Parts: sequence; structure tokens; C-alpha cells
Amino acid sequence: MELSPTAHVILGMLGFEPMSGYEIKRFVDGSTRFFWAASYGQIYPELRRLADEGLIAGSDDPRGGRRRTVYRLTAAGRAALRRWLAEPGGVQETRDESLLKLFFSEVEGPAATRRALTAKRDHHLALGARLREIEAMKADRSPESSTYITLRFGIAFNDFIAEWCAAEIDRLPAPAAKRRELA
Amino acid sequence: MELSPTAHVILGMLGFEPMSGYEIKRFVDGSTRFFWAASYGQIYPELRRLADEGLIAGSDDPRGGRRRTVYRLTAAGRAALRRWLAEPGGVQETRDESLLKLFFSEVEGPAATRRALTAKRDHHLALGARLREIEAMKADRSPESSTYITLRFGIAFNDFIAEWCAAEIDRLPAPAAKRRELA
DNA sequence: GAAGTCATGTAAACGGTTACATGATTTT
DNA sequence: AAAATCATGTAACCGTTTACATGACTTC
Repeated sequence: MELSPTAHVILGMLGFEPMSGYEIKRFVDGSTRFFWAASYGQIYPELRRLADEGLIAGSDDPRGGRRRTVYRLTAAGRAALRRWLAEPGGVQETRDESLLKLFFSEVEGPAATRRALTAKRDHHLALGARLREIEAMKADRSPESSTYITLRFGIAFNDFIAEWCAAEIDRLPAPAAKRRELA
Repeated sequence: MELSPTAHVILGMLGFEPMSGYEIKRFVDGSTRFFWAASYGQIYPELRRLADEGLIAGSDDPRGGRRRTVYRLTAAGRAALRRWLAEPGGVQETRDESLLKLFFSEVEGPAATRRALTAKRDHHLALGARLREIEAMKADRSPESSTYITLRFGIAFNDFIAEWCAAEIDRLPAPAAKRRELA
């Protein structure tokens, strides 16, 4: 029974601590979301499947009058998580419309290229700021924490792209309006 | 009629020059593939749709005895391309299983974190090498070519990640085996 | 008492990949 | 003669998102 990457996200989250589907979603939205998103439409059916296969076990744990099912890893589930972590490779996909626009911009002239680079720079600037907010709230910031390493990766990565775009904008020929001013 | 990003890829490609579906696929595989892939299962139906909407026009242009349909942008198609390039934002999605493994690795201890970082470093090293091969073959390498800027972005980006991973590996506590050697 | 949050779930739609089918031409 | 490439296309499948439904509890 081949598990989907999203199933592994769930196993990984439950590897930290037992959680409900709702909590998994919240956790994902504040962490892996930037490189692996998951919606309720995936999480709840997947929890059922993993429970059916005996990799996780759910137990009722209502909060007040709200029903609530908390799942935890079984021994088989922890083994599956360990196996997945050890095996190399995996999906690596990007769909970046801003790069697409940059790529095609030359048919519209250098002004369009500049616009595309500026938009991309701003996007990654904003994303970097978001990640720094998450960093400020993060409890475990020890240097060998892999979740913290991943977060720092995200920040460094977005910083790098923003800076690269800014440098590239500077390399571009000055826009027509500027040139007229200089003349 | 809202166009999908993949429809815009086709419009963009035809903005460079008229092409057949097969040629679009080949072009994509050597360029946008790294940030926006497209399969035949998308390209051919999408070509039909775009032709039905009058954004592109196909004409038979057999090569020898092989039938072949070459598509070119119509005025409406070029306007749609221009409009899309001007509008801000767009899809920005990443699915990176290597980051997922890095993120969750701490439950397995620092050796797993090191393995995850090493795997990621090697992946981006290989990707960078692939892009450099493409660069070596690329005709237009003028600094204001947006396709070349995009390619250089890919190279810089993969280099950066590989170096970041390498630096992070060095920051990690020395593995147990190494420590015993030192004792 | 209204809005927000906690909590679980499903159905429909969507975008995309994979695999397959067909057939001609070119290269080895 | 076989393998590779050119060329077009479709059907089945898959993972994911969106939107919706339900209901209890909490905060303003």
C-alpha cells in the first residue's frame, strides 16, 4: 500500500504529538503550507484511510460538548514514517506564474521585464516578512531543530530571491521615462 | 472566459513564433518545465479550445508526409497575452518532498536531518548542472533577454540552495561516528 | 445575539499526469 | 530491420481545491 506524500505529512505531524484533524490543518497552515499544503478535503479522508490501515489510531477526546477525535501514531505508523524519511527522492514540483511572466515578458519589451522582476521581488519580500513573524512566535529555536532549520531556509530563500530580483532590475537598461529626464 | 495558466504558456510560446503542439511541448520541456510543466494531455485539448475562442489560428503545414498543424497568435490572442502579462499575481505553488523530510527529520535524530540536507544539496547541485548545460546551448544570451534572465535565475537559485544546505550541514553537530574517531 | 472559532465532514469540479493508440519518417 | 523521432490525440485516473453543510462553544 503506497502512501501519498500528504499521508506522510499527517504521519509526520502525529510524530510530533497526537492531534485532531483540525489541529493538523492549523499546524500545516503555519508551517509546511509553504512547500506542501493540505486541505480538509484531503486530511479527513486520509485520516480514515490511515486508521483503516492501522498506521494511526483515533480516540474520542471531546473538548466540552464538542466532539473531537485525536489521532496518534501506532508502532506500524512510526515505522512507516521512519521508512519514508530514510528513502531518497520524492516529488519536487513548482508552479510559479511570476516566473512564467518573467520568461515571456520580452515580447512586450524591457518595461514588462522590469515589471515582472519588481512584482516577483515584492512577492518574496512579503513572504519573507511573513516567515519572520512566524519565526518570532516560534518556541523551539535551537540550531539543530529541523523545523527551525526549515523555517530559516524559507527566510533565506525568500531573501535571496528578492535580492536577486533587485540586482537584476539594476542591470536592466534604464526605462524610457528616466532616459528622457537625463537628456 | 477565464484562461488557465497553461493556456497562457501556450500563448506565450506562440508569442515567440508559430509552432505545432509537438514543438510547444519540446520547448516547454527545455525551458518553463522547471517552474511550469505541461503534458500532451493538456496541450492538445488546450490548443483546440484556444482556436475555438479565436485566440490562436492553426494551419496545416505538413513536413514531408507527416501531417502537422502550426498555430499562431491572432490579434485577440496577442491582446490576451499582453493583458495576462500586465496583471499582477498568479499561482505560486511548491510541492517539495525533500523539505517535508527535512522538516520532520528531527523525530529521527540529527543524523536524519543531516541526510535530508545532504539529499537536498545533491538534488540542487544536479539541477544546477542541468541548467548550465541548457545555458551552454542557448542562442540568445544577451543580458536583457527575459528567457536568459529566467535561466540565470534558475542557476543562481539552485546554487544558492545547494550552498545553503552545505553551510547548514557544517553547522550541525558532528555525527557519532566522527566523534568516536576524534576521541 | 452576532460573529468568530472549534470541529468534522462531503460532493463537485478542476487541473494535470500517465498510459495508450496510431501512423509516418528518419536514423542506425 | 529495428529503433528513434515526429506528430496528434484520447481515456482513465489522481490529487487537490472549493464550496457547502452541520453544529457546538466562545467572545464581543
